[in-house]
Amino acid sequence: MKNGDHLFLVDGSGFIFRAFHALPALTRKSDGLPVGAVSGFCNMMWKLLTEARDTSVGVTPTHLAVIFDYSSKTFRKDIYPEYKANRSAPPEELIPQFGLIRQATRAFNLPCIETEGFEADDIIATYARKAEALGADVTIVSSDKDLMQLVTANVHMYDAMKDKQIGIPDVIEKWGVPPEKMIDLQSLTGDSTDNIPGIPGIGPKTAAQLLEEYGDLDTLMARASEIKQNKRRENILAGAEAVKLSRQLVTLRTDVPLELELDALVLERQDGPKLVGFLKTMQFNSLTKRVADACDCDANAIDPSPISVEWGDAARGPDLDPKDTPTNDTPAAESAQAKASADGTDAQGATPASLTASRDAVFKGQEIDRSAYVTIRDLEALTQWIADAKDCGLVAFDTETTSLDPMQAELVGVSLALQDNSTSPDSTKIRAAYVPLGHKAGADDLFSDGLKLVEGQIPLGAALDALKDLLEDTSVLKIAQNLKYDYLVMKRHGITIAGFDDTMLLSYVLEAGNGTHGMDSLSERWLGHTPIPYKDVAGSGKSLVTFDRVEIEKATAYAAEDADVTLRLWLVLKPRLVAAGLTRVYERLERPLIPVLAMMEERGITIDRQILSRLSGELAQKAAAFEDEIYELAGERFNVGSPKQLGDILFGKMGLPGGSKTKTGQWSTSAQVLEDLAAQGEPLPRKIVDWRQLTKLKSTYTDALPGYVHPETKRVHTSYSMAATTTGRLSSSEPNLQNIPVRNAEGRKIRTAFISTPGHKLLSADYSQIELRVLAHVADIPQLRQAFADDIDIHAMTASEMFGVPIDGMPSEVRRRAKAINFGIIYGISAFGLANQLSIERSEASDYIKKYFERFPGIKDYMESTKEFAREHGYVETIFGRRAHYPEIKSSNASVRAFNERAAINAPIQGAAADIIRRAMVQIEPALTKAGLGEKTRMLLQVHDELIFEVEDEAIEAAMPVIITTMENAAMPAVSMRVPLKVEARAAHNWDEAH
DNA sequence: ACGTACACCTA
DNA sequence: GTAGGTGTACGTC
Repeated sequence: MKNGDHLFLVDGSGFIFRAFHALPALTRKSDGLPVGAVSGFCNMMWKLLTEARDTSVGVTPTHLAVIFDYSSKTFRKDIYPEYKANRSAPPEELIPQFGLIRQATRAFNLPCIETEGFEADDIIATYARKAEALGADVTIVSSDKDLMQLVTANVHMYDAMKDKQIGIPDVIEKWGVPPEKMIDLQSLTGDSTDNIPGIPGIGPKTAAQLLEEYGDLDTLMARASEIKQNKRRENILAGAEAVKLSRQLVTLRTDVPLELELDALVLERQDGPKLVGFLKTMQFNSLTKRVADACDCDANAIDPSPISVEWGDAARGPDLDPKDTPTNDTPAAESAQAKASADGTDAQGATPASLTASRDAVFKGQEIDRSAYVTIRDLEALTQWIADAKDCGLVAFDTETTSLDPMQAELVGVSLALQDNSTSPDSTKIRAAYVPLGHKAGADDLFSDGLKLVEGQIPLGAALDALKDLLEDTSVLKIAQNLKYDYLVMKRHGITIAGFDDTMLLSYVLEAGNGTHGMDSLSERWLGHTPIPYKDVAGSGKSLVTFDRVEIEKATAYAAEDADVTLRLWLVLKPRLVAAGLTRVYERLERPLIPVLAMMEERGITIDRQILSRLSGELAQKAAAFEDEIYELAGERFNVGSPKQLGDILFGKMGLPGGSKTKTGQWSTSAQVLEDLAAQGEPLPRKIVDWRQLTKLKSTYTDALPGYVHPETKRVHTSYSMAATTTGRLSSSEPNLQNIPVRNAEGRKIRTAFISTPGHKLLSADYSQIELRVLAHVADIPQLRQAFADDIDIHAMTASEMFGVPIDGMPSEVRRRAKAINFGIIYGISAFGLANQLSIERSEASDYIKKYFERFPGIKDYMESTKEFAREHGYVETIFGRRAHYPEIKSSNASVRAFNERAAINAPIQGAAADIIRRAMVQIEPALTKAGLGEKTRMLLQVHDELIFEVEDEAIEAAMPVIITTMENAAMPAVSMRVPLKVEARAAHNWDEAH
């Protein structure tokens, strides 16, 4: 190799992964062998070689090699065992393609290079530097940032898929540092995808800025103590070792032993027949033809060449479990789907797994063209879209409003998205539109005539009439993201949506525990697309405007995109649901709960503001009195609410012995620590604990709750999140009505402020010991089953079994310990946790646990098998089939692993209890209606194992048994419990007395 | 204006 | 030891 030669180094491994995710998932027609990445590779190489050989333009390779990773065992793993440890196994469809791409490389008559112990990047680096030293030019065909450190005046990179060259200025533009400082930058930032540590809080932007300021990494690390920002300085000083390690990991080796010398990489002539034979085998028909034409050979005369491929059962998807086939309890959605898929391109007879794969292939990374979005400004156009939606049988739907709170939100517009079957049968095309209805403009001040509706919008009433026809039609499937919101908004505008799916809930059922389920994150995850951020449209902070002030053109791009993305997500997620056998969970436990929760939120609950304001006054007085005493005892005034200042007083000035430390190294001032100090006779800590309790009640409850009273309904409307927890529980916010105090008298006063309307009572019905009953069922523990069957005190029974104490006349301390152990079991017990809870030595706690497992060996078995299941599958399941994912269950960090194990043990128990109450909630309204109580009994709140109703006085006696029976039998018929469920109910004028 | 730490309320 | 949400202080931008 000499001056003027040009070496092309193709990053084969990088290309495989990129092509696999970016390109449609093609399968070989004859047998379904996945070949998408192979096809992408062949097309790219053919284009590269054809164009590269055209000496009239661009660069011409004289030498070319395709480089691959050999295996995961590299020198980096030796320095750092966690290197790439977080990588999951490659997708099944990709596995056979690794070998095929190497065979393709040989068919192209190109050297195929891999070296044991080194990554492709190191081999590329070695060749590049050697060639450069000999005066040759180098082009690295890759867009991987890890290779950018190699870029020089003579070494370029080339992104084949974007057809873009990357040189020194491009690296600077992208990363803020020149190529020779990429190592420094990557050492600071680390790389989460390769599990390379870095400095916490330092991303590419900060790293570039630091390197700009200090020149290079060594100088930066030497002078790190000069950094002004406290956190940043400490992080960098503390992370010096991690930086050293990261530098070793990201620095590419240029001394890899090379099997083939540079001269052996000379670009040979194309062997036409050899290549055509391979392409025929792969059944790449159009490329075969092009290559045959270019090489002047007759494709028909060439036989397909034999290939070797490792492709077995693993490549095929799981079979559909017949018990999980979609049920017919929502005929709307199912028939609409049948219609939709008949109209779509998805081949008849596609299996759930194949449909999953093909949908992924089409929509992952597909360009979304916002310029094609339409603004619908007249009734005729809207009517046409509605007619088209009815033809399709499914439509994605989204509302734009003035508020995030569906009880306050006014409708500003709606958007629709359809699979476009009109222009071509290619239904992967999607069209989307925005219907502005309430956009306003003008000055909103005293001197002008105020805000006016913008011209060119359909009158709200007429649009709602037209939409009602679509949204209430059960034969058209409406698809929305977080539908409960839109359901409530439309309900308040007189429309009850029927026949629907919710992409957020699809994601939740499929992936609870794996990240969040908001649209933006789903779009990133499943479509590789970043939707327009809301703040780009409506501003943020002081410049934030309500959506009705957004220009219609801007609103169209944002809103239509939401419907577009929602439809794409549905197309990708819905087949996965069937393939994973989770249809039943979705259809029984999630989808039907949407209208139920929407009704509960809409109803709200009355609070007595007088009671709260009186409580606030009392709490303020008591807290002030405590403050005086606290300042007296401390000898100075300080902010009692500041743990930092408090710590300085207690452990600095007063010299009290510190207990535990927080994770930031501060002395902890937790209630536990303060109680311990109080027990030693210190007067101040107790006062702090009491002060905290009072101010907590005041700020979080008595002061805050009145702010949530709705101006029109005069009631408090919480918001339930259906997709916030890993286990299947709901969560409540704004305000959280699932954490209203109950455990002590002072706090319980707040519950007296939750009252029924005149002529009604609040009825509270709660499951007794539901999680222990679920445990007894799941782990099948004879003594527990017996105790629940006999309805005896379960904690006393446990104590009796463990300590041999008779239940009659049992000391309360003995029962208390057994109770703590029972809870501990549900929480995935540890000696550390139990010791903490009971304030005993860890060794003693350890003895208790040992004894417990001896008495109840089935519990130990359950725990072990649950952990094993979680390790094998990455998730655990409830008896109703709900999954909770624990992606970190195999973490190399022992405490992370143990935490995940405890959570995995707890999830099937907590989750099954959540499933049961969800079933009860779905069944309860029909049961009440059937009993003629539908109008008289309204479900208002859910608190995990408790349902609160507002019941007309004269209906209470009739409603109580209906509610109790429905709740106690909620698991049936899906699961026949081995243990009875028990529900206790009470009615009173306020929540405190009803509970 | 926003994010994190801490503390504390619930099942 | 499980699962959540919220208020205050405090740091950084």
